[in-house]
Amino acid sequence: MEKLILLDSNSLINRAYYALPNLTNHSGQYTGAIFGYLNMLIKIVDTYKPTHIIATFDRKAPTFRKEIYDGYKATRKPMPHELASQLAPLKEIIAAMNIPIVEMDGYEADDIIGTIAKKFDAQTFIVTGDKDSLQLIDDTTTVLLTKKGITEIAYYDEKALKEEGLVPSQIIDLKSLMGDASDNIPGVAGVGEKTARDLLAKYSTLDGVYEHIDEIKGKLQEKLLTNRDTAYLSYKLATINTHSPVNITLEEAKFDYPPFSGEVKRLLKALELTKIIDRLQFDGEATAYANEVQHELPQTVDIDSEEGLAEVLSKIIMQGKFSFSLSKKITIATEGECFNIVIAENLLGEGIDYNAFISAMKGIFESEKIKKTCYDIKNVMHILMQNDVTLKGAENDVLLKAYLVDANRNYKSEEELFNAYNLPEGDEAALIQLIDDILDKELEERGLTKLYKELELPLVEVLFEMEKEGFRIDLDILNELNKKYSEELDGLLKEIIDYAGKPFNVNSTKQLASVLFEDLGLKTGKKTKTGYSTNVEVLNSIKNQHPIVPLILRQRELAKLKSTYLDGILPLIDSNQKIHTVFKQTVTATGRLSSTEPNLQNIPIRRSEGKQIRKMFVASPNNVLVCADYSQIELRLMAQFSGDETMIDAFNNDIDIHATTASKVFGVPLEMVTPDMRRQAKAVNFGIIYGISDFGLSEDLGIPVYKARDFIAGYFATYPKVKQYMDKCVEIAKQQGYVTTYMNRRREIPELKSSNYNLRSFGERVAMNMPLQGSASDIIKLAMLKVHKALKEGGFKAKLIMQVHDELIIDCPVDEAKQVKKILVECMENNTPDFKVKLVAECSAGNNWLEAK
DNA sequence: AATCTCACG
DNA sequence: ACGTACGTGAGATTA
Repeated sequence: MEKLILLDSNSLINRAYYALPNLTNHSGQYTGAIFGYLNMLIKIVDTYKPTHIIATFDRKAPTFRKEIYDGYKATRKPMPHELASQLAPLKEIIAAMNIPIVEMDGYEADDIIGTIAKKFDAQTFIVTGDKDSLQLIDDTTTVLLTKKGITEIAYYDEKALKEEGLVPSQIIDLKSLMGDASDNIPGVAGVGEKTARDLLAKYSTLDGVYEHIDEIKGKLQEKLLTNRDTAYLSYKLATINTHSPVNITLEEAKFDYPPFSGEVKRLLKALELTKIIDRLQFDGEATAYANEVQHELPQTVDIDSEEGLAEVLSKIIMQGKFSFSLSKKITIATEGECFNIVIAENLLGEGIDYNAFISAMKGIFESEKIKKTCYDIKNVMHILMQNDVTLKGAENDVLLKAYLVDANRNYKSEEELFNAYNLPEGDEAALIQLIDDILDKELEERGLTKLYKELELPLVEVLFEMEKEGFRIDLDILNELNKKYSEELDGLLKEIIDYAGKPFNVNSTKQLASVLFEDLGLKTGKKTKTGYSTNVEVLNSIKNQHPIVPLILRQRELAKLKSTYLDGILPLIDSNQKIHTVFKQTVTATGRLSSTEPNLQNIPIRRSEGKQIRKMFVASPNNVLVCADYSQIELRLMAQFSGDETMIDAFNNDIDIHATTASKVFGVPLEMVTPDMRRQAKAVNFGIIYGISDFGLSEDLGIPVYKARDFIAGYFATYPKVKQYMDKCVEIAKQQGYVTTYMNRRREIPELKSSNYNLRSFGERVAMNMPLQGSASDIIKLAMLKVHKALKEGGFKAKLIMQVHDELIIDCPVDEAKQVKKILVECMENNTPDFKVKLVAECSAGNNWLEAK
């Protein structure tokens, strides 16, 4: 039989609200009650495994009861704003979970619940904090009553109620006698719960009480007689109407188990209810599999002897493929089997010696012919490298595949990936095998197989070698800079504290704000959610007001450089004076790489002091750094994709695009374009790539919004096809839910479906930006494959060591530099044969990263 | 763990 | 009437 959960949402969210502290997210939205409600819902679903769920809400003051008794609920306090503001977002989430919401004008949730409970021939559980509902209990209806706020849930069926000496209908009689302050049901004045229960124990019903009124003595009889009318009125008020006009069918209430659609996750994310997200599993795409396919996993067999291991090896060799995991324990899965390799803790312990395992496996790991499936191949390559093993034949990376399927996800561990795909319990290698099959289908469905096989997978080895090679650091320069900055910072700090009149921590924005804006009374600027901002923009605006401000600006600059780029990098330098960044291939939503430990993609360049830092990034001994970066690649892509001839011509004739834009937008000849006009045009060009808004541009240029709007209009008039292209991007994204890049990389944009204007606008900007940023990263990745191959096949010693989005760096022997430069430029410029617009890479060389740019 | 700030493309 | 530019990672402070 169907199991139906009926949620008395108003009652539950009320309980949750008063049980939990007033949680808010960073934008000030209250979320505590939503959090409590959802937690309770999850708990109920876990415990009762319903097949159907319906949520009911009160819409407004109940008219039917008002007619019969004006005081009904009149004294109930209005819902506090902090709670009321949580109703709409909660309903959104419930709707996104595909749980139908029933609310009707003039009917209380109670009546709706009563009607539904009696209507369907299902096993029904009413979840509420309201004891009234106990009257609805029958052989198919149970009440789950929340206690202590919402932390405990009491189970009431006929039997449980009987233990308290009542049958369901007596709940009404009880209330008509004792009343209910919260619902403003009067009852009989002077009769409380104790007396009411005693009366019902003797006479069963309200009618029974009055039939035997002469048996009742003294004061009580008097009270009952004088309040007879109110008692019967109360009886009417307390009776739940089980015949309201509810239209819902059971079919509509069918509950889809998690993983839920991305929409639910997005809503929760927007509310910052990450704990709830953790408790649910999301992946719209995985749902189909989770619901349709019953996964069968092999039992895992422990392998604790070298003989046993030898058998596993021969299976691997016979089958020519296997999947494995080194994450928690070492597991290996072959066709239909899974093995747990038991590693001995010490030489005398049970199991296989780790080194013996490695040497037994080395040949297999290094065989190109034996195909491997694992999670995060590049990381596994680093681990095996420490054991002198070079992983080959690794063709299936479930992390990488999952990233291509949904770049909005950010899996941090094997476990997270398994959870997202709702897999059964099992050992890692077997799960990896299973998920790889699922992912292959998903890639195929989306036309992503080529992107995986021809770009992302081969890139893994290139990135591995770049990381392994590393970037040389000149320790003398680092130490020299560190000393210089330390000394200057010491002096600055003394002066700053002198001006402030008291010692304080300059790095603390809170303390700094209090010194600047309270003690010194300087003009405040922008606010953050915790107080007044002290960022560069604000400080610059007040730097002439007090001599302390320029000192703080200088202190900020140096402290940043020292902590992040000197102190931060120093401990990461190895014995060869090299640092080895880790490229993340599965993080960004657009397809770009990111760089960590250290991040070498944000080494200073824009300002003169920061530039000095670049001098410590040097070529290896006897080498130079060969650098090349794409010139305006994203704008060139915009010209290509939009087909705007004016812009394509400008690029193909090597014309300064920002100056050209300025000339056209301002309507002056090219030679009349002033540096300031060019600067503004440049800002517009950038803005366009980001999915422009008049406000954003006005902020960036420091001009009024209406002027920014004029600029944008002028821009689109100059390049009409650009406007068409941008509109088309948004339209396509809205229609299909995602956008794609040159290599068919895909980004889903669920924000476009949001009812929230800001989120929707964000989605639109993403739809405009992703094809450009994402295609640019496709193209430089193609170039990286080509460069890597060309250097290897050409027998060069030069090594690709760095990528910074539109820039590649090669650590190159001096005598190879001339050839390598040519190869690098050639590989970067010529991998889009179908383009009308030409791509240009500018190349130079030098002993350090500053010189080479 | 969240927030602010700031470094890059 | 709303509040925004796109994509990242890291250090320091604070709660």
